[in-house]
Amino acid sequence: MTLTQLRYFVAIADAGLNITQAAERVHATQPGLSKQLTQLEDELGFLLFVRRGRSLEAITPEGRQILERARTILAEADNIRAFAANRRRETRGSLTLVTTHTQARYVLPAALARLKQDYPELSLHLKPVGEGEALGLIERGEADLALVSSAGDAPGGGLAVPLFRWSRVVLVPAAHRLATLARAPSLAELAEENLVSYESTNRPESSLRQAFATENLAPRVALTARDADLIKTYVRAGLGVGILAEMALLPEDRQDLVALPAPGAIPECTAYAVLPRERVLRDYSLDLLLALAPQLDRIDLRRALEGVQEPNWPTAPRWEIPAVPG
Amino acid sequence: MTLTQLRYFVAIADAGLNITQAAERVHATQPGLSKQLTQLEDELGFLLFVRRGRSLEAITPEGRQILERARTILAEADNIRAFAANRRRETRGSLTLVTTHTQARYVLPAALARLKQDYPELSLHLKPVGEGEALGLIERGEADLALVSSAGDAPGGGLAVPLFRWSRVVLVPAAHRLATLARAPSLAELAEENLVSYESTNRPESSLRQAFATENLAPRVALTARDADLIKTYVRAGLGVGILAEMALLPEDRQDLVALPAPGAIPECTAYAVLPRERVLRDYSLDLLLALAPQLDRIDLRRALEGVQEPNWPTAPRWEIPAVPG
DNA sequence: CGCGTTTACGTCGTTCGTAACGATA
DNA sequence: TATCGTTACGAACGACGTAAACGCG
Repeated sequence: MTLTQLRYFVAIADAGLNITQAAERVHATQPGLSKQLTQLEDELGFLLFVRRGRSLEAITPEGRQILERARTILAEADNIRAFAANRRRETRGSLTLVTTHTQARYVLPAALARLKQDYPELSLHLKPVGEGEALGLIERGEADLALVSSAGDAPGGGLAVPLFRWSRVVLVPAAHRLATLARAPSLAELAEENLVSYESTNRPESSLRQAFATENLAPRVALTARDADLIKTYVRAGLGVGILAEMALLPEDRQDLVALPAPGAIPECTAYAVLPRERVLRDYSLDLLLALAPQLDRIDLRRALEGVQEPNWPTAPRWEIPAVPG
Repeated sequence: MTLTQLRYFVAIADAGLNITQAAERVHATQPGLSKQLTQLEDELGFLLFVRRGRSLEAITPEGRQILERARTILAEADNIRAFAANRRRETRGSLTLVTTHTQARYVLPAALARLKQDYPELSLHLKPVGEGEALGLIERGEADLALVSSAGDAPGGGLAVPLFRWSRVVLVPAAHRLATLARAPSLAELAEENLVSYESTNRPESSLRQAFATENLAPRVALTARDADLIKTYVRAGLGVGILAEMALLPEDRQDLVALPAPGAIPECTAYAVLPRERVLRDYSLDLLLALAPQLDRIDLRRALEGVQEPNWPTAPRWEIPAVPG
């Protein structure tokens, strides 16, 4: 049993039992994986996969047991490597972020640009996902960091670090009748309009939907999208009134669009970074957090990650437009 | 980084930073370990041990971090191997027991003899320890199974499985004035005597000592030993009245010694097996438990070990002299 | 016939043990 | 001088990649 064998085994399982595809992912040849898999099976004394003919059909029950343990072994090995890489100030590395489109498009660029200055060889991977999926990816260890927002409790699935608070804005074309309102519209007024907002509005637990519900109003959601740019586009096209995160509002948008504050009944959201527990993060991951939320302290972050000290996070400030680096 | 490198690293740390000794333990040559250690250090980018001249002086702080993670990796690898060995009904293996002398000398032989019949190639290791040390060895993963007794709560440090209940007996030479008592002596009567008992009696939390204390009596302990045979020998020599576990009483002892029940105020003890958590035990470990405590169920044991089901152990029966196998 | 796995084979790298050397108390 | 770690070297093993064969849809 070697670490390579376990790595290949897990890769095959993760590639949907396709050895060829798994071989590509681990940068090795297909016969190599095939051989190592057979050797591992020989050593253990039972099959890890059910074969039909020559192709892998399923994981055996025993294989599933081994798979779990192999994952923890490989995760610990990665932890050792990450620890060592931090220790020797290694600047190369990979950072996988899962986040919503708005964060990726409007919040992260400034922070990531700054990060790239300190770590020019860093390879960044953005995984855009819906609100619900991000935490699962963290728990399964497929991502280093999730950026999610919540109007209520801190998200679970990892160590949730509050970064900043943000509000929604109401966005209408300059010619729209609400454009001259010069104040936050009421929920009742919004209920009269066709709304264009995020996909997450469709979920019953959405804080937007709940705000309407408490006043016995039902919002008329004309269009939803994950993508704040799409929302703005459709607002421009006159499909309805946009409700989106304030971060998504660019200065140039104000040329033809008018932004109003959202009704007070729609609660503020907090953006959280969710870090995988029991895992050594590379220094640049923490640097990214510090870039996003200057109120955080690196030492506190490390301590909280190691579980030695129950985190007591500083209150997250309101979002503000980041200073252009350089 | 390979499993071998991690294994060598841990071996060196466990051998007190003596590479030669570590090499013997892992059945390899000293230069081999030396080389692998250097390679691991090269790959990680920092030293795992502090050198003074050519000899290892201490573990570096980084080394300590890696050591912990290496241990979990190796433990999981062992778990995989144990799982596989069980799966293919492997009869070879090793079983390390930590227990008191009385258990090892009077309780275990029958059970181990039965076990050896089913697993002739099993290599058994008995580690005799004082009451307090056993649990630490389990927690550190240096033993597969601990056998300890307690008059009160179940011991911690692992999964405690109640095996059987036992009482102490009072042992006097046939010529002793208590020999004709034909009933349990009172604590007051015992307080008049010189006592010969287990070393654990010296500990203030000893149930024997506490029984005396509740009647405001102080026992006169003339001699303590871990070894029940020693206690019997000194009782024969007239040093005093023996108080020991009923299991330690052999039929032939009654030829020249008289055993009386212990005072009712001295509580019954329960013998527990303490199993390491988060660890796959070989089947023969469970078989040993079943041999010691027939009321147990193998399936329940496995479930409890996997943590899927909160154990609800059957009440432990009283100790009885085991039937001679064969 | 394409896709994917296994088998065969040659090469290269690595590990391991023996032996010699160096340092230390 | 005995003990312990490092360096040197040669042999053997193992891993890996290329190429070809095999099954299956």
